[in-house]
Amino acid sequence: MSDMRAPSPYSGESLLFLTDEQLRQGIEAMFFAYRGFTADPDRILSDMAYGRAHHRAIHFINRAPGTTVNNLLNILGVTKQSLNRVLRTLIEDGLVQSLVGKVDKRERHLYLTDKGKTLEQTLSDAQRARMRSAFRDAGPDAVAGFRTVLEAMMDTEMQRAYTRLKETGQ
Amino acid sequence: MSDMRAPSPYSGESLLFLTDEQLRQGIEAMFFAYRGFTADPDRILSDMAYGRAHHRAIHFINRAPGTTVNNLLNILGVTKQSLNRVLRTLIEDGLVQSLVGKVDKRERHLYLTDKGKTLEQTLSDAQRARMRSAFRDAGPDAVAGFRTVLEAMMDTEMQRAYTRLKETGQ
DNA sequence: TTGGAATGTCAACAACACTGACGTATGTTG
DNA sequence: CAACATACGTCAGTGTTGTTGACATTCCAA
Repeated sequence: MSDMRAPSPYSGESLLFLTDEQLRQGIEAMFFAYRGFTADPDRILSDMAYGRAHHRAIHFINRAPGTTVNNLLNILGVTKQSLNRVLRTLIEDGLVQSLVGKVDKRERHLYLTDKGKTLEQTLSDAQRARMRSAFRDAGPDAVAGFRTVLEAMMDTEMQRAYTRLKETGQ
Repeated sequence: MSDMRAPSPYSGESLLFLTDEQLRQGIEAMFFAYRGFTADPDRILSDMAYGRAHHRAIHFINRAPGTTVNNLLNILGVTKQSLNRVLRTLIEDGLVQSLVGKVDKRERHLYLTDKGKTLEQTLSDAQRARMRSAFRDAGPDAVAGFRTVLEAMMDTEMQRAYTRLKETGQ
C-alpha cells in the first residue's frame, strides 16, 4: 500500500521522511552502499581462492575466538553444509584451527592461526579504512543515526546477535 | 594501521566514534542490517524461479523505464552476460519487454509489462514496509544521518548513479 | 567502404547458497 | 543400561548468480 499522502499533522511532526520516494531512496542508498562496503575485501580475496563467505567466517571467528560451529552458523545464517565447505578449506590451508571441546567433546572450537590473523588484519584494515573515511566525512551525529536505522532494520534475532557481539567487544 | 588512539583534541571534537571498535560495530551493523533489508523480497522470490538479481533488475527497470541494457549494466555493476540471463527469463515470462532502439538499433530499451509491474509492487511493498518501520522507529534525524553515511560509503561512480536516480525520482 | 567500437547473445564454468539423507561421536534422560 | 537428542561432518543433487570467452549485429569514422 502506497503512503504518498501529504505531511499529516501527526503529533505536530512532519512525516515527509516517510514518503514512498524517501523510502525508495533509502533502499537504493542501501544497495549502492553495500557494494562499496564489500568492494575492498572482495578485491583482495579475488586474487586468492577465497570469496566473501570466507571473509565472513574469518571475521566472526576473530571476533569471538573459540566459538563453536553451531554458534557461527547462527550468526552467519547459512546452512552447515555451506559453512562446512568454507571452514574445510580454511582449516586445510592453515588459517583456522579446530579444537575438540574439553567440556563437551562434540563441539569444535574455532580459532584463527597466526596466518589467519594476518589475513583478517588485511581484510578488516581495508574495510575499516572505508568505514572510517565515511564516518569521518559524515560526523558523529550522522553515525549515530546510521546505526540507529540499521539496528531498526534487523530482525529481532539479528539484533540480539549484534548486541551480544557489541557487548563482547567492550 | 590501527587507529586506536584516545580522543584527541582535534578541533575540539571527540573522535571516539572513529575507534576501531566503533568501526567494527558499524561493519557488523551493516552486515546484519543488509540481511534484514533483503529478507522480505527474498522470501517472496524463493517461491518463484527468481532470485535477488531478478528483483534488482525489475527495480531499476521500473525506476527508469526505457533504459538500455548497457545503462542497467552500469547501475547494477555486473557483467552483461550475468544480467542477460536474468533479463532473458524475465522477458520469456512476460514480465519485461525489450524493444529495439529506434535511433540506435543496437540498443534494447527495457520496460515492465503489467505483469512485471505487479510483481514489482509486491516486492517493493514488502521492502518498503520494513524500511518505513525502521525509519519511523529511528526518526527523521537518524534517517538523515543514515543516508549521509551510506552516501559517503559509495564509490564516486555509485554516488553519481545514486544521485541521478534521486533527481529522476523528483 | 572498411575497420574498429559498441551492443547484445550464447556457452561453459566457478562460487556459494539450498535441501535431503546419512554416519559418528557424545551427552542426557527415563 | 537403553533410548533419544545434540553437534558435527559428509555425500549427492540442485539453483542462483557471478565470471570469461567467443560471436553476431549495428554504428561510426577514417
